[in-house]
Amino acid sequence: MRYEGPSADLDRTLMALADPIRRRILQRLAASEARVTDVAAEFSISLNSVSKHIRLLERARLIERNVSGRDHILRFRPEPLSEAQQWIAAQQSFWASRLQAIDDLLTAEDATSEIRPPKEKKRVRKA
Amino acid sequence: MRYEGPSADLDRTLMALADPIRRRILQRLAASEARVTDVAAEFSISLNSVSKHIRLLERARLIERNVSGRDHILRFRPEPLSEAQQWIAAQQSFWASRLQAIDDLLTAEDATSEIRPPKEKKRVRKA
DNA sequence: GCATCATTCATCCTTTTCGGTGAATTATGT
DNA sequence: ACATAATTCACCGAAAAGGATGAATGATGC
Repeated sequence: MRYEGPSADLDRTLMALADPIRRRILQRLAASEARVTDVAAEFSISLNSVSKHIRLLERARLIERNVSGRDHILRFRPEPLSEAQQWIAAQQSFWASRLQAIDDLLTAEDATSEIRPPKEKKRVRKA
Repeated sequence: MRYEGPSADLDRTLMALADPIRRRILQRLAASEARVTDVAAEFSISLNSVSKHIRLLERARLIERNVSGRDHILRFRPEPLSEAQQWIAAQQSFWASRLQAIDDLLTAEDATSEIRPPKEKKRVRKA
């Protein structure tokens, strides 16, 4: 029983991106649309295997399928990438803001200690 | 035998981010550093399980370990996130540039077809 | 010495992923 | 009718991931 977080979407997106072959398929489809058979041929894996990858990418809505006759035309959908990118950016900026907070704290300390700043007094070990 | 792409780093990063628990651990560590025991307690999973997650995150260099006495202080390292972000951005911009190219093409066509544009002549089916 | 933090190793379990095969099925193009 | 595109189903197998447990080890704090 795997814990399902609040955003199953992000889960599916990152799961789909985690596999190198799926990333290559995505890159291929970003260049131009293609049929399932084309993808299978270009990556020399069985049609059955491709179907599974396609299914995962489709579930993550990173691929759109357009049935045209007997061909299934696969198109790249970049939309879900935004959420992944935003999550990553959020962690980075969160971390950056923490650094800023620490910096502010130190600056404030420096400002307070205008009357003789006791440098090298951080991390005192048994003073 | 899994295919190892040209960037095993990106692989490890996205693999690490693919799991929701690891993402929560990362978020937690982005807020402030913590010990292994702390993480285990806060997410109520066994110390053994946490170790494995930490190992994966460490292998992806998303976490830095700093042994201080008997405590292992875990710190968030945002650096590897850049590569992941860049890959995603590349796909998005690649796709956007394709759209732009198509747009340019259509505009060029329109400009050329100033002398009577034969609309609906694409995808001719047995004329 | 003893408790604590953390790792590692050895198991075990279940589930998932990734790959394949083979056969059946549906729909379509020719 | 026949070939093609693609799916699905039923398998198989190997590997990895996630979780747990228990025991041992090492380093450290008290």
